Amino acid sequence: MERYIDKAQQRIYLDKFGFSEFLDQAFVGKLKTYKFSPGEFMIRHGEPADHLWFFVEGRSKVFMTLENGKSLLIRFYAPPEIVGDVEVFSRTPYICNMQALTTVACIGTPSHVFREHAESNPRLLVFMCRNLSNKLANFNLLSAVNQKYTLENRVAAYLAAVSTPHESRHRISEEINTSNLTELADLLGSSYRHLTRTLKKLKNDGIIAKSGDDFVILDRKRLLSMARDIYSF
Amino acid sequence: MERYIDKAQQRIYLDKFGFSEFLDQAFVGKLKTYKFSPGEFMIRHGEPADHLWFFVEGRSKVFMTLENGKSLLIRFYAPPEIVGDVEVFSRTPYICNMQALTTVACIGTPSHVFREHAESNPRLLVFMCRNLSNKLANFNLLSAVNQKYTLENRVAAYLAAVSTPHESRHRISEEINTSNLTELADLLGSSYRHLTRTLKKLKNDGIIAKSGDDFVILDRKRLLSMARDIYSF
DNA sequence: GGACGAATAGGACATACGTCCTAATCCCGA
DNA sequence: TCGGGATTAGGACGTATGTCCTATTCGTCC
Repeated sequence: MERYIDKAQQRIYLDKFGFSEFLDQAFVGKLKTYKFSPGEFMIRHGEPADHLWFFVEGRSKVFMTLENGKSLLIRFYAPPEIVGDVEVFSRTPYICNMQALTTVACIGTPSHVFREHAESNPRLLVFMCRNLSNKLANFNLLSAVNQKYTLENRVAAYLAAVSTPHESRHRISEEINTSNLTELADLLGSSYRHLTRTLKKLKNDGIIAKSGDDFVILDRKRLLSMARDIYSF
Repeated sequence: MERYIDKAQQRIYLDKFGFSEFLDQAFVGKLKTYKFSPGEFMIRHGEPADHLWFFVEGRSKVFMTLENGKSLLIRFYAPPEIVGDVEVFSRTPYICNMQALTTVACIGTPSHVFREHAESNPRLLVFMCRNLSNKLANFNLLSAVNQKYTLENRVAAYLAAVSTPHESRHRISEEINTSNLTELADLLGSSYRHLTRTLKKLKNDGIIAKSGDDFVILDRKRLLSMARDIYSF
């Protein structure tokens, strides 16, 4: 992790994602920019939560490591996002791990500085509440789906959501969310082996096909019926 | 749902659970008390989130209903608790169902009244942030455990947590959390059938025994080793 | 050009878990 | 007192999914 103080760039980021609206000038003055390299751990489960960040550049993943050796991918982060909000308010150590996937830039302060500022800034607090609420609602849905739907359903929903329905053959291109199958398996809360098995079944059923490195949707109608209404909640 | 205006009782509740600390007098004046009967739905998934409540009496369960007919128990509620906070901030319809298990009393207001008040009450907002953060952290852990541990591990962790280690024979008494096995199966995100199967295995292994309607822990040491460190996160 | 690591592909096998049934008990209300 | 609804108990069976291995392909780096 490296620390920068490029104020001009910082201002651009904060404006771009609308964070400025909620922050007083004096507070903005205290913010610092942090950069992380690909693969670097930005946060480790169990360590004291000493910072709150605004995630403004790059891509990272958040996952939990369990005592039994398994891990669970919670989600991917891309700007704009807030990092460390849960811990700053609940005053606990970090509950997840966060690892940079690309070069990542965050703007933030030590937790206590944030807390002091927030206490006198209702607009910021409302924003934080809204953000926490959205995280909770999204995670609720994600975990319910992971627990109660078959991987087949989840894959179908994923492919349907990620493909571009406008093009003639619905090619699934290089995707923001997952670049390879191992990562996708993690995202869907399953194993690589089972994911390939499931994709193969979709292929055999004539619903998708593979062309080179990406997938093509052949029968969108059936794909959607397999996806149930997973995302309609 | 019935509405009451017993201001004296209301004041007692708000004081008892510390809610008063965060609320202005003027706002407290607008609060109303609502009562629900056992079995009554307090909240239905998809309906407009028109109220925010402080849960002050009784017991209820929160669960999601999925489009494929399955349902997922999120958690049980007992005072003190806040109901509808996620929706009030994210401005979405209710994402879960909430059903009263006993007679339930809640104190609250229409959402927009709450929002107006909160916007000028940083202490309340910080409290809401903390509450949302705790909910998120707890749910994170719960869902990770449900997805990545065996029912055997989860049952063991549950029994260990729920029993009273002080008594000589660790009897598991009538519990706040679950009164029957069907409910427990739901809580643990599993099926009744598989729960009984798992309990039988624990019995056969000499780790627990059944006496009448409740369980007795015979070998706490092995029970704890099966529970791994599920709750130590 | 050869080597080696990442990503894809899939066989073999075990198992945790769900669904569907049936039966026994117990308790409460008509 | 009888009967039906809850609760417990467990047999039978299917299956979604995980673990472990082995190839194959492909790109990158020396």
